[in-house]
Amino acid sequence: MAKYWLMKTEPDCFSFADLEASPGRRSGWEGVRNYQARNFMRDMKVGDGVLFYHSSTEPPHVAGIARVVREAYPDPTQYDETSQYFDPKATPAEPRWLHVDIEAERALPRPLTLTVLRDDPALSEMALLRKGQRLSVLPVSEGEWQRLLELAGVADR
DNA sequence: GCCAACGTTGGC
DNA sequence: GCCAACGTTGGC
Repeated sequence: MAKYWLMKTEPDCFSFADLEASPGRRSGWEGVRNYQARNFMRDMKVGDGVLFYHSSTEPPHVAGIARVVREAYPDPTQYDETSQYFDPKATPAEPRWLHVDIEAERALPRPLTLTVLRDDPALSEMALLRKGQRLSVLPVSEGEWQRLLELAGVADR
């Protein structure tokens, strides 16, 4: 019973195309520094579906679909003093931050813009659309996942 | 443990 | 660039 998630990124920083261009079309989802988002990642299982969302771009949109290919493990950037994600309070003995690996499945033929999602009554309960919801990792219900694929004109698997 | 100040996110 | 809606920090 796969679950579904939405993960946000600024495309200038790491885009869906960057994921597709990564070795094996895979990458670690580094840099999450929010406990709630971290806890969601801890709940992810291999095979879970991921909506890859581009934020802080015009227009904001879901760009593609990915899958979880490795479950949560410590994010190495927390120990790296040269990284923008460095956390002086984290140690390998007591890591604070986790990440998962995801693999690009497919780019959406047409990006699904935030406006389109907002305007769809079937998606009115989406965590992404809740006011003030700024988490970079959010759960997506099965119904929402199916509806999104339908809107994107993509069959599930 | 409270809460004010501050920083960040992210749509607009 | 603005600003609402958070989360985090740190003094007390």
